[in-house]
Amino acid sequence: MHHRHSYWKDKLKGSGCRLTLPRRVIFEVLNSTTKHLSAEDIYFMIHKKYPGIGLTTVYRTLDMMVRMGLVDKFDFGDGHSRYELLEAQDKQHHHHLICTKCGKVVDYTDFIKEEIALVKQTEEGLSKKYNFKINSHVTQFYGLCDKCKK
Amino acid sequence: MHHRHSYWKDKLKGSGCRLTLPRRVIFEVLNSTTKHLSAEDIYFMIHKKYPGIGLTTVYRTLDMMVRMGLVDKFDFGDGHSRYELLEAQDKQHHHHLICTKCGKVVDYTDFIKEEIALVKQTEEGLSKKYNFKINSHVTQFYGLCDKCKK
DNA sequence: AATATTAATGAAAATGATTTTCAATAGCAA
DNA sequence: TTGCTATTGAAAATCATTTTCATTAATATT
Ligand SMILES: [Mn+2]
Ligand SMILES: [Mn+2]
Ligand SMILES: [Zn+2]
Ligand SMILES: [Zn+2]
Repeated sequence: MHHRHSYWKDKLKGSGCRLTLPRRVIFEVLNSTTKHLSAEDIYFMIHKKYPGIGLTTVYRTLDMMVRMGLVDKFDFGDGHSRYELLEAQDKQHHHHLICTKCGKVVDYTDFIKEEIALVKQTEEGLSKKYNFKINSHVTQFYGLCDKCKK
Repeated sequence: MHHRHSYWKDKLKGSGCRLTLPRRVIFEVLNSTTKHLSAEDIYFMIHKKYPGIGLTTVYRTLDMMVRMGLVDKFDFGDGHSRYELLEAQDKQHHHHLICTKCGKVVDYTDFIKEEIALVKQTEEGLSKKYNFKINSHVTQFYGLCDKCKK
Protein backbone atom coordinates (compact mmCIF):
# COMPACT_ATOMS: atom_id res chain seq x y z
CA MET A 1 0.00 0.00 0.00
CA HIS A 2 2.85 2.34 0.69
CA HIS A 3 4.43 1.64 -2.66
CA ARG A 4 1.09 2.36 -4.25
CA HIS A 5 0.99 5.75 -2.63
CA SER A 6 4.34 6.74 -3.96
CA TYR A 7 3.46 5.10 -7.25
CA TRP A 8 0.56 7.36 -8.04
CA LYS A 9 2.28 10.41 -6.68
CA ASP A 10 5.27 9.72 -8.86
CA LYS A 11 3.01 9.10 -11.80
CA LEU A 12 1.40 12.49 -11.22
CA LYS A 13 4.64 14.33 -11.04
CA GLY A 14 6.03 12.36 -13.90
CA SER A 15 3.38 13.83 -16.14
CA GLY A 16 3.89 17.39 -15.01
CA CYS A 17 0.99 17.41 -12.58
CA ARG A 18 1.12 18.83 -9.10
CA LEU A 19 0.41 17.05 -5.87
CA THR A 20 -2.26 19.19 -4.31
CA LEU A 21 -4.34 18.95 -1.17
CA PRO A 22 -7.60 18.13 -2.99
CA ARG A 23 -5.89 15.37 -4.90
CA ARG A 24 -4.42 13.83 -1.79
CA VAL A 25 -7.71 14.05 0.07
CA ILE A 26 -9.77 12.56 -2.76
CA PHE A 27 -7.28 9.75 -3.24
CA GLU A 28 -7.46 8.96 0.47
CA VAL A 29 -11.24 8.77 0.41
CA LEU A 30 -11.16 6.33 -2.48
CA ASN A 31 -8.35 4.37 -0.90
CA SER A 32 -10.20 3.85 2.34
CA THR A 33 -13.59 2.72 1.16
CA THR A 34 -15.01 -0.36 -0.39
CA LYS A 35 -17.99 1.52 -1.78
CA HIS A 36 -18.65 2.89 -5.23
CA LEU A 37 -18.83 6.62 -4.66
CA SER A 38 -20.19 9.37 -6.83
CA ALA A 39 -18.48 12.73 -7.16
CA GLU A 40 -21.13 14.22 -4.93
CA ASP A 41 -20.66 11.47 -2.33
CA ILE A 42 -17.00 12.33 -2.13
CA TYR A 43 -17.72 16.04 -2.05
CA PHE A 44 -19.98 15.66 0.97
CA MET A 45 -17.66 13.22 2.71
CA ILE A 46 -14.80 15.67 2.69
CA HIS A 47 -16.75 18.90 2.95
CA LYS A 48 -16.84 19.09 6.75
CA LYS A 49 -13.10 18.73 7.09
CA TYR A 50 -12.18 20.50 3.87
CA PRO A 51 -14.88 23.05 3.12
CA GLY A 52 -12.56 24.71 0.68
CA ILE A 53 -12.65 21.85 -1.80
CA GLY A 54 -15.34 22.36 -4.39
CA LEU A 55 -17.43 19.88 -6.31
CA THR A 56 -15.85 21.05 -9.53
CA THR A 57 -12.47 19.99 -8.28
CA VAL A 58 -13.80 16.61 -7.24
CA TYR A 59 -15.04 16.05 -10.77
CA ARG A 60 -11.78 17.27 -12.26
CA THR A 61 -9.67 15.13 -9.99
CA LEU A 62 -11.69 11.99 -10.60
CA ASP A 63 -11.52 12.61 -14.30
CA MET A 64 -7.77 12.93 -14.08
CA MET A 65 -7.43 9.74 -12.08
CA VAL A 66 -9.53 7.89 -14.63
CA ARG A 67 -7.30 9.18 -17.42
CA MET A 68 -4.25 8.12 -15.44
CA GLY A 69 -5.70 4.62 -15.21
CA LEU A 70 -5.81 4.89 -11.45
CA VAL A 71 -9.56 4.88 -11.08
CA ASP A 72 -12.43 3.11 -12.82
CA LYS A 73 -15.61 4.98 -13.67
CA PHE A 74 -18.91 3.10 -13.76
CA ASP A 75 -22.46 3.77 -14.73
CA PHE A 76 -24.89 1.69 -12.75
CA GLY A 77 -27.88 3.39 -14.31
CA ASP A 78 -28.92 5.71 -11.50
CA GLY A 79 -27.78 8.91 -13.13
CA HIS A 80 -24.57 9.29 -11.14
CA SER A 81 -21.20 8.15 -12.36
CA ARG A 82 -19.44 6.11 -9.72
CA TYR A 83 -15.76 5.73 -9.09
CA GLU A 84 -13.57 3.00 -7.68
CA LEU A 85 -9.84 2.90 -7.10
CA LEU A 86 -8.17 0.28 -9.26
CA GLU A 87 -6.14 -2.40 -7.58
CA ALA A 88 -6.86 -0.79 -4.27
CA GLN A 89 -6.14 -2.66 -1.11
CA ASP A 90 -6.92 -6.32 -1.64
CA LYS A 91 -9.12 -5.54 -4.61
CA GLN A 92 -8.75 -7.44 -7.86
CA HIS A 93 -10.53 -7.29 -11.16
CA HIS A 94 -14.17 -7.95 -10.48
CA HIS A 95 -17.67 -7.59 -11.85
CA HIS A 96 -20.79 -6.07 -10.36
CA LEU A 97 -24.15 -7.17 -9.11
CA ILE A 98 -26.53 -4.23 -8.84
CA CYS A 99 -29.88 -3.89 -7.12
CA THR A 100 -32.13 -1.84 -9.37
CA LYS A 101 -34.36 -0.87 -6.48
CA CYS A 102 -32.05 0.37 -3.71
CA GLY A 103 -28.82 0.73 -5.67
CA LYS A 104 -26.82 -1.73 -3.60
CA VAL A 105 -23.70 -2.88 -5.42
CA VAL A 106 -21.86 -6.13 -4.77
CA ASP A 107 -18.36 -6.75 -6.05
CA TYR A 108 -18.03 -10.38 -6.87
CA THR A 109 -15.02 -12.38 -7.81
CA ASP A 110 -16.49 -15.82 -7.30
CA PHE A 111 -16.78 -16.94 -10.86
CA ILE A 112 -14.20 -14.57 -12.09
CA LYS A 113 -11.72 -17.27 -13.02
CA GLU A 114 -14.00 -18.94 -15.51
CA GLU A 115 -15.25 -15.58 -16.65
CA ILE A 116 -11.78 -14.27 -17.23
CA ALA A 117 -10.89 -17.30 -19.25
CA LEU A 118 -13.96 -16.94 -21.41
CA VAL A 119 -13.49 -13.20 -21.68
CA LYS A 120 -9.92 -13.64 -22.82
CA GLN A 121 -10.95 -16.19 -25.39
CA THR A 122 -13.86 -14.03 -26.54
CA GLU A 123 -11.63 -11.01 -26.79
CA GLU A 124 -9.22 -12.88 -29.01
CA GLY A 125 -11.94 -14.14 -31.27
CA LEU A 126 -13.57 -10.74 -31.53
CA SER A 127 -10.28 -8.97 -32.11
CA LYS A 128 -9.57 -11.22 -35.05
CA LYS A 129 -13.01 -11.28 -36.55
CA TYR A 130 -13.87 -7.62 -36.24
CA ASN A 131 -10.38 -6.20 -36.27
CA PHE A 132 -10.86 -4.45 -32.97
CA LYS A 133 -8.18 -3.66 -30.43
CA ILE A 134 -10.05 -4.46 -27.23
CA ASN A 135 -9.03 -2.48 -24.18
CA SER A 136 -11.60 -3.25 -21.55
CA HIS A 137 -14.87 -4.90 -20.81
CA VAL A 138 -17.77 -4.41 -18.46
CA THR A 139 -20.03 -7.12 -17.10
CA GLN A 140 -22.86 -6.25 -14.79
CA PHE A 141 -25.80 -8.18 -13.44
CA TYR A 142 -28.96 -6.33 -12.53
CA GLY A 143 -31.61 -7.55 -10.18
CA LEU A 144 -33.15 -7.23 -6.75
CA CYS A 145 -31.22 -7.69 -3.55
CA ASP A 146 -32.22 -9.68 -0.54
CA LYS A 147 -34.20 -6.89 1.06
CA CYS A 148 -35.77 -5.49 -2.09
CA LYS A 149 -36.97 -8.87 -3.35
CA LYS A 150 -40.03 -9.15 -1.16
CA MET B 1 -42.53 -10.39 -38.25
CA HIS B 2 -46.21 -9.91 -38.86
CA HIS B 3 -47.13 -11.64 -35.65
CA ARG B 4 -44.68 -9.39 -33.86
CA HIS B 5 -46.47 -6.33 -35.15
CA SER B 6 -49.78 -7.48 -33.87
CA TYR B 7 -48.10 -8.72 -30.71
CA TRP B 8 -46.88 -5.33 -29.57
CA LYS B 9 -50.03 -3.60 -30.67
CA ASP B 10 -52.09 -6.03 -28.70
CA LYS B 11 -49.81 -5.64 -25.74
CA LEU B 12 -50.31 -1.87 -25.91
CA LYS B 13 -54.04 -2.07 -26.04
CA GLY B 14 -54.06 -4.78 -23.45
CA SER B 15 -52.58 -2.37 -20.95
CA GLY B 16 -54.98 0.43 -21.73
CA CYS B 17 -52.61 2.31 -24.00
CA ARG B 18 -53.59 3.84 -27.31
CA LEU B 19 -52.10 3.07 -30.66
CA THR B 20 -51.01 6.46 -31.91
CA LEU B 21 -49.19 7.73 -34.97
CA PRO B 22 -45.97 8.60 -33.09
CA ARG B 23 -45.88 5.15 -31.56
CA ARG B 24 -46.37 3.43 -34.88
CA VAL B 25 -43.76 5.60 -36.57
CA ILE B 26 -41.16 5.14 -33.84
CA PHE B 27 -41.70 1.40 -33.77
CA GLU B 28 -41.24 1.27 -37.51
CA VAL B 29 -37.94 3.14 -37.32
CA LEU B 30 -36.62 0.73 -34.71
CA ASN B 31 -37.97 -2.25 -36.59
CA SER B 32 -36.21 -1.32 -39.80
CA THR B 33 -32.72 -0.57 -38.61
CA THR B 34 -29.83 -2.57 -37.34
CA LYS B 35 -28.30 0.46 -35.64
CA HIS B 36 -28.40 1.57 -32.04
CA LEU B 37 -30.29 4.84 -32.20
CA SER B 38 -30.59 7.64 -29.68
CA ALA B 39 -33.84 9.50 -29.08
CA GLU B 40 -32.45 12.42 -31.01
CA ASP B 41 -31.41 10.16 -33.91
CA ILE B 42 -34.96 8.92 -34.17
CA TYR B 43 -36.37 12.41 -33.81
CA PHE B 44 -34.33 13.67 -36.76
CA MET B 45 -34.99 10.57 -38.86
CA ILE B 46 -38.74 11.08 -38.70
CA HIS B 47 -38.84 14.86 -38.53
CA LYS B 48 -38.95 15.50 -42.26
CA LYS B 49 -41.91 13.21 -42.84
CA TYR B 50 -43.58 13.81 -39.47
CA PRO B 51 -42.66 17.33 -38.33
CA GLY B 52 -45.46 17.19 -35.82
CA ILE B 53 -43.78 14.54 -33.67
CA GLY B 54 -41.76 16.14 -30.92
CA LEU B 55 -38.59 14.99 -29.19
CA THR B 56 -40.49 14.73 -25.92
CA THR B 57 -42.80 12.17 -27.43
CA VAL B 58 -39.88 10.19 -28.78
CA TYR B 59 -38.45 10.00 -25.27
CA ARG B 60 -41.80 9.09 -23.80
CA THR B 61 -42.47 6.43 -26.38
CA LEU B 62 -39.06 4.83 -26.02
CA ASP B 63 -39.45 4.82 -22.28
CA MET B 64 -42.79 3.10 -22.62
CA MET B 65 -41.39 0.49 -24.97
CA VAL B 66 -38.59 -0.22 -22.53
CA ARG B 67 -41.10 -0.64 -19.71
CA MET B 68 -43.13 -2.96 -21.93
CA GLY B 69 -40.02 -5.07 -22.46
CA LEU B 70 -40.17 -4.37 -26.17
CA VAL B 71 -36.99 -2.31 -26.38
CA ASP B 72 -33.59 -2.43 -24.73
CA LYS B 73 -31.89 0.75 -23.55
CA PHE B 74 -28.11 0.94 -23.53
CA ASP B 75 -25.46 3.31 -22.35
CA PHE B 76 -22.34 3.09 -24.44
CA GLY B 77 -20.68 5.94 -22.60
CA ASP B 78 -21.14 8.76 -25.09
CA GLY B 79 -23.77 10.65 -23.17
CA HIS B 80 -26.73 9.45 -25.23
CA SER B 81 -28.93 6.54 -24.30
CA ARG B 82 -29.37 4.19 -27.20
CA TYR B 83 -32.29 1.96 -28.02
CA GLU B 84 -32.69 -1.34 -29.79
CA LEU B 85 -35.79 -3.36 -30.54
CA LEU B 86 -35.72 -6.69 -28.72
CA GLU B 87 -36.04 -9.87 -30.75
CA ALA B 88 -36.39 -7.79 -33.85
CA GLN B 89 -36.05 -9.38 -37.22
CA ASP B 90 -33.40 -12.07 -37.06
CA LYS B 91 -31.91 -10.55 -33.92
CA GLN B 92 -31.13 -12.70 -30.90
CA HIS B 93 -29.65 -11.96 -27.53
CA HIS B 94 -26.25 -10.48 -28.12
CA HIS B 95 -23.47 -8.46 -26.60
CA HIS B 96 -21.69 -5.36 -27.82
CA LEU B 97 -18.29 -4.35 -29.06
CA ILE B 98 -17.85 -0.58 -28.93
CA CYS B 99 -15.23 1.68 -30.48
CA THR B 100 -14.38 4.36 -27.95
CA LYS B 101 -13.08 6.65 -30.66
CA CYS B 102 -15.78 6.78 -33.34
CA GLY B 103 -18.64 5.15 -31.48
CA LYS B 104 -19.08 2.24 -33.87
CA VAL B 105 -21.05 -0.58 -32.28
CA VAL B 106 -20.88 -4.21 -33.33
CA ASP B 107 -23.47 -6.74 -32.25
CA TYR B 108 -21.78 -10.06 -31.85
CA THR B 109 -23.24 -13.45 -31.24
CA ASP B 110 -20.17 -15.50 -32.09
CA PHE B 111 -19.24 -16.66 -28.65
CA ILE B 112 -22.64 -16.17 -27.25
CA LYS B 113 -23.31 -19.85 -26.68
CA GLU B 114 -20.43 -20.30 -24.29
CA GLU B 115 -21.10 -16.91 -22.77
CA ILE B 116 -24.73 -17.67 -22.17
CA ALA B 117 -23.84 -20.92 -20.50
CA LEU B 118 -21.36 -19.20 -18.22
CA VAL B 119 -23.72 -16.34 -17.56
CA LYS B 120 -26.47 -18.73 -16.57
CA GLN B 121 -24.16 -20.61 -14.28
CA THR B 122 -22.82 -17.39 -12.80
CA GLU B 123 -26.30 -16.06 -12.28
CA GLU B 124 -27.26 -19.14 -10.36
CA GLY B 125 -24.23 -18.98 -8.17
CA LEU B 126 -24.64 -15.30 -7.49
CA SER B 127 -28.34 -15.62 -6.81
CA LYS B 128 -27.64 -18.23 -4.17
CA LYS B 129 -24.65 -16.60 -2.58
CA TYR B 130 -25.89 -13.03 -2.45
CA ASN B 131 -29.59 -13.73 -2.38
CA PHE B 132 -30.25 -11.65 -5.45
CA LYS B 133 -33.02 -12.13 -7.95
CA ILE B 134 -31.14 -11.46 -11.18
CA ASN B 135 -33.16 -10.02 -14.02
CA SER B 136 -30.65 -9.01 -16.64
CA HIS B 137 -27.03 -8.59 -17.47
CA VAL B 138 -24.89 -6.40 -19.67
CA THR B 139 -21.59 -7.34 -21.24
CA GLN B 140 -19.72 -4.86 -23.36
CA PHE B 141 -16.25 -4.78 -24.82
CA TYR B 142 -14.58 -1.45 -25.39
CA GLY B 143 -11.75 -0.80 -27.78
CA LEU B 144 -10.71 0.65 -31.09
CA CYS B 145 -12.20 -0.41 -34.39
CA ASP B 146 -10.37 -1.23 -37.54
CA LYS B 147 -10.21 2.36 -38.77
CA CYS B 148 -9.54 4.01 -35.44
CA LYS B 149 -6.68 1.69 -34.49
CA LYS B 150 -4.01 3.37 -36.55
C1' DA C 1 -71.72 8.76 -37.51
C1' DA C 2 -71.70 11.94 -33.53
C1' DT C 3 -70.26 12.34 -28.74
C1' DA C 4 -67.93 11.74 -24.37
C1' DT C 5 -64.00 10.29 -21.96
C1' DT C 6 -59.39 10.67 -21.00
C1' DA C 7 -54.73 9.03 -22.70
C1' DA C 8 -51.39 11.18 -25.38
C1' DT C 9 -49.18 15.05 -27.36
C1' DG C 10 -46.11 19.24 -28.19
C1' DA C 11 -44.05 23.51 -26.66
C1' DA C 12 -41.89 25.56 -23.27
C1' DA C 13 -39.91 25.48 -18.89
C1' DA C 14 -37.51 22.89 -15.40
C1' DT C 15 -34.15 19.64 -13.84
C1' DG C 16 -29.81 18.03 -12.59
C1' DA C 17 -25.35 16.02 -13.49
C1' DT C 18 -21.35 17.51 -15.49
C1' DT C 19 -18.37 21.03 -17.86
C1' DT C 20 -16.58 25.51 -18.91
C1' DT C 21 -14.91 30.04 -17.82
C1' DC C 22 -11.96 33.01 -15.58
C1' DA C 23 -9.73 35.55 -12.04
C1' DA C 24 -7.31 34.20 -7.86
C1' DT C 25 -4.26 30.82 -5.59
C1' DA C 26 -0.73 27.67 -4.52
C1' DG C 27 2.87 23.91 -6.07
C1' DC C 28 7.34 23.65 -7.06
C1' DA C 29 11.68 24.46 -9.67
C1' DA C 30 15.30 27.60 -9.60
C1' DT D 1 12.18 34.00 -1.96
C1' DT D 2 10.71 34.49 -6.50
C1' DG D 3 8.53 33.45 -10.78
C1' DC D 4 6.07 30.54 -13.60
C1' DT D 5 2.01 28.25 -14.48
C1' DA D 6 -0.95 24.27 -13.09
C1' DT D 7 -4.75 24.18 -10.22
C1' DT D 8 -8.55 25.89 -7.88
C1' DG D 9 -13.45 27.59 -6.54
C1' DA D 10 -17.53 30.10 -7.75
C1' DA D 11 -20.61 31.08 -10.98
C1' DA D 12 -22.38 30.44 -15.35
C1' DA D 13 -23.09 27.36 -19.13
C1' DT D 14 -24.24 22.97 -21.23
C1' DC D 15 -27.11 19.51 -22.58
C1' DA D 16 -29.69 15.16 -22.23
C1' DT D 17 -33.78 14.15 -20.21
C1' DT D 18 -38.11 15.17 -17.53
C1' DT D 19 -42.01 17.84 -16.07
C1' DT D 20 -45.91 20.88 -16.72
C1' DC D 21 -50.04 22.02 -18.72
C1' DA D 22 -53.28 23.38 -22.09
C1' DT D 23 -54.68 21.15 -26.39
C1' DT D 24 -55.58 17.17 -29.36
C1' DA D 25 -56.92 12.80 -30.83
C1' DA D 26 -57.86 7.60 -29.94
C1' DT D 27 -61.43 4.76 -28.68
C1' DA D 28 -65.53 3.28 -26.35
C1' DT D 29 -70.31 4.52 -26.17
C1' DT D 30 -74.37 6.22 -27.84
MN1 LIG E 1 -16.55 -2.63 -7.75
MN1 LIG F 1 -27.16 -4.48 -30.21
ZN1 LIG G 1 -31.95 -3.54 -3.02
ZN1 LIG H 1 -13.77 3.51 -34.42
